[in-house]
Amino acid sequence: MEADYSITDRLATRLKETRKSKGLSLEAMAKLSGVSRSMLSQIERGQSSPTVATLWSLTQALQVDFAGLLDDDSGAGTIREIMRANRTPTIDSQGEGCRIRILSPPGQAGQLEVYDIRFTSGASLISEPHRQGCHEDLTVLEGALEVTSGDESAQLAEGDTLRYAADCTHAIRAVGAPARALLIVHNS
Amino acid sequence: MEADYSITDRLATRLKETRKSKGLSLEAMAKLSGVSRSMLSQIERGQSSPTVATLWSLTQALQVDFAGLLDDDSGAGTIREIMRANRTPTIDSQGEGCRIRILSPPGQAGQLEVYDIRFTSGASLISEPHRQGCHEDLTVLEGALEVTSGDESAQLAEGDTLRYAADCTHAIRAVGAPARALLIVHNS
DNA sequence: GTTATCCCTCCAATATAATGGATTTTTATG
DNA sequence: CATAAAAATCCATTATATTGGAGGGATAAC
Repeated sequence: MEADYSITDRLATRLKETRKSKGLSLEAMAKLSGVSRSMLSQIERGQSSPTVATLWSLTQALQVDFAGLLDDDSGAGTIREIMRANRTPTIDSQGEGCRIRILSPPGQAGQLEVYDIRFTSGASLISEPHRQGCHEDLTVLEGALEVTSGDESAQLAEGDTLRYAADCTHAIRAVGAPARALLIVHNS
Repeated sequence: MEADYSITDRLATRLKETRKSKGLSLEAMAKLSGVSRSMLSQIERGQSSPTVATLWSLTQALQVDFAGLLDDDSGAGTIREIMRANRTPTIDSQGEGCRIRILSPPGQAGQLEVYDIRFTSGASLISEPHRQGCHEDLTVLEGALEVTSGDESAQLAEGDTLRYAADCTHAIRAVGAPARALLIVHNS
């Protein structure tokens, strides 16, 4: 049922590599993770496709995240993409004085989105709630901003960073002068 | 064998959310992913811990990566953290004329790290290979930079963005004038 | 060569993930 | 309220993940 270069095989290689790199034996790792030696052996030989529960145990024991064990790394090439300034997707104004440049690649939309936003003096950007669990990280590059998330708000000066929930209505406002900020949206 | 708020439960919630957000029924998703309705139902109810093989099918069908389905995002409050400019962790110079401000929260280290880097004229930042599968997104905020990853290199002007592998030796250099850049490191 | 230790693989037994079809629950329509 | 359609869950069967212990090299000490 599985194809040529299955996820199981990838995981097998990855796991073995990671374990070896930490100088662990199967037995040592078994104790550490609570997964039996036999199972570990099978997984490393590509003969078993572990459940998320056991996979979770492994990531905990090895101190890596899922991506580290599972994600595709076939892009072994080095430079992957260059996006020139004049080609960078731009949203020019959501009503008022905001210019938003989208720095993250389209393929990542929904996971992680990165924006470079410029506000004219007094401009504001109001957003509807995004998906449940979504949050944003905002860093002020120039000027000063006021951020409101739900019923809380905060004043930010140049260089400040704020993390806040974005699964509720939220707004960003340039208080007095023009401003520029870096916005990172997780799980939108 | 699993604790109260297990990975299985997290996945259950995540999966259901994601599926609903795409307006798919269990049947529709079953066809799309090749996983049976029954199984999907069990997973969404937290009664089953899917194997990586089936999990892989799900991520393919839903167009998300593993982190999207599995990683922890708990925390429902609104404003979570404010990091003032003068409190922002800073690495002052890795030998030569680089000032690095760490914008991402420590809890995310390894997953996603965000840096604001300032280079004096001619300065450079050379990095050893990070973890397998690691890559970086670099956006030039001011000035111009030259990036080398493995045996390739690229010239970047203000506003340009570059994505490149960071699981090999890589370097960033300010060519003529002082420069400033935003660096996002995935899976370091 | 023998003994001992460590590390991994093989094997039989058990637990559980995965499936297809039947059943119930929900949603929509008259 | 009655009915139909769709969607989600339950159930029995099959496939497979997981385990503990037995077996088979390696390597080192004597």
